[in-house]
Amino acid sequence: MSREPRREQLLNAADRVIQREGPGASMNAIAAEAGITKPILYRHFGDRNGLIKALTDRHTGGLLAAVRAALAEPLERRDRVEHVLDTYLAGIEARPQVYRLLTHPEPGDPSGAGNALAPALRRIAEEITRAVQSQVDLGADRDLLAEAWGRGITGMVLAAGDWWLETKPCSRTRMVQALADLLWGRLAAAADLPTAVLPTAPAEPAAEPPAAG
Amino acid sequence: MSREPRREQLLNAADRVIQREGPGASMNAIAAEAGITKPILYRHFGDRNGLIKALTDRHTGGLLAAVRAALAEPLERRDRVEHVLDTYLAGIEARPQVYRLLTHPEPGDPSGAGNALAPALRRIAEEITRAVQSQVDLGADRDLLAEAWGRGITGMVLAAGDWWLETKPCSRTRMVQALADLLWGRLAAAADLPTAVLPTAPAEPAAEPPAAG
DNA sequence: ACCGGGGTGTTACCCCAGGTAACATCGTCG
DNA sequence: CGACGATGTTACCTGGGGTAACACCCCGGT
Repeated sequence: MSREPRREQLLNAADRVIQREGPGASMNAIAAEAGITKPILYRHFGDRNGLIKALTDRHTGGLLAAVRAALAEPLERRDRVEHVLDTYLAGIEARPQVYRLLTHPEPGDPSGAGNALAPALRRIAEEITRAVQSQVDLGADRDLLAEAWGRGITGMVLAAGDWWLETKPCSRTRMVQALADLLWGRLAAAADLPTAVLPTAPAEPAAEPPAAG
Repeated sequence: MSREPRREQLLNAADRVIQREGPGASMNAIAAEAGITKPILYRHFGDRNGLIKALTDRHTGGLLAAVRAALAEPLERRDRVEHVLDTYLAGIEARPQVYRLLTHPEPGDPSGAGNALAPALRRIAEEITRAVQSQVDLGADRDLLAEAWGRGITGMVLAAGDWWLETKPCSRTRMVQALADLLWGRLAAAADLPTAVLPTAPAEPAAEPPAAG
C-alpha cells in the first residue's frame, strides 16, 4: 500500500477521534483509534501541527468553496450577504466538531500566536476582502476598508455563530436576518429609546498593574 | 505577611513574565520570576486556570470599566460607538501582551471549550447587549437582536483589532472610522462597482470526510 | 535464490509542563 | 511554650509531544 491511501486512513481515524473528543485529542488517542502507535503518525505528518494542518486542509476546501460560491452568487447585495451568512451557519451547524477544529484549532504553534482568526477563517476573511474590493465601490479607502471589513465580518460571524450554535436561541434564518440587519446599519437607523438613562452598575475603580508598556 | 499582599506580589511576577513571554508562560517560569517554586503558586491559585483567572480578573476591570463608561457617554449614537471602538483599540494598543492574555487565554480548560469569546470579552459583549437593549428601539426582536449583536460586534472588533494591532495598516482613528462605517451600513449603501465580474479562482472541488454528524 | 529498499509496525525511551506529597522553617498569638 | 498559619523546600507522579532503535513484509532487480 503506497503512502497516500494510508495517509487517508489515518486522517479518517483522526477525524473520528476529533469528532468524538473535540480538538485537543491526544496523538495517542488518534493512533489508538487508527489501531496503531504514535511513531507512525509522526512518520506521516511530522508533528501534531502537521496532522492538524492536513486535517484542516481537508475540510477547509468545502467551507471555503461554499463561501466563495455564495459570494459570487448573482443576487441583490443583501440577498448575497444573507446567502453567505447562511452558508457559514449551515456549515458549522452540520458538523460542529469539525468546524470547531477549523475555527478554534488549539494554538499549539506559538509562532503566529495572538491571532483571533484561525487559518481557515483567515482565508475566508481574504475571500470576503476580495469580494468587497471587486464588487463594491468604496472610493479611495477601498483597500483599507475591504481588509478591515473582511476581518471584522469574519470575526463577527465567528463569535455570533459560536453563540448561536451553543444556545440555539432562534432558527438559522432568523439569525441570518439578525446579522444582516447589523451589517445593514439597523443599529444606526433605529430610534433612541425614550428612557435613555442607564441603570448599569456604577463602574468599579479597577486596579492597575505595576509594570506596563 | 498575610495572604493578600503575597498574592499581589505573585500576580505582579506573573504579569511581568507574561508581558515578556506572552500567555502560555510556564508555571515554573512564573515561580522563578517570583523567586520561589511551583507549589507556592499552586497553594495560592489552585491550578493554572486559577492563576490565569486571577490575572485576567485584575486586568478585566480596567478594560470593562472603560468600555462601560464609553457606552454610557452622552453623545450622538455614532460618536458614542466610535468612542467605544476607540476605547477598545486604545486598550489593546497600550498593553498588547496583557490584552492578548485577556482575549486569547490559551484554552486549557476543556469544559466550556469552543467559545470564540474569552471570559473578558464575553463580559464586554454582555455590556454591549445591555446598552443596546436599554438605548435602542428595536421593536419585538430587541432581546434576540441585542444578544446577537453584542456577540457579533465584540467578535468583529476582536478580529479586526487583532489584525490592526499586528499590521498597523493605519492610524487608530482611521480604523475606528472603518469599523463604525461598517456598523453604519456603508457596505449596504455603497454603489456596485461597474466591473462586477469576479476573477477569483475557479473553486476547487474539495474532498469530503467519511463520517459526518 | 538472494538481497536491498520502502513501506509496515513495535517497544522503550526522552523532555517538559501541570500538579502533588511530604517535610522543614519562621513568626505570632494564646 | 505550643499551636497555628503562613513561608518555603525537594522529590516525585502523570500525561502528552516527540524520537531512536529495532523488526517485519513484500516486491522488484540481479
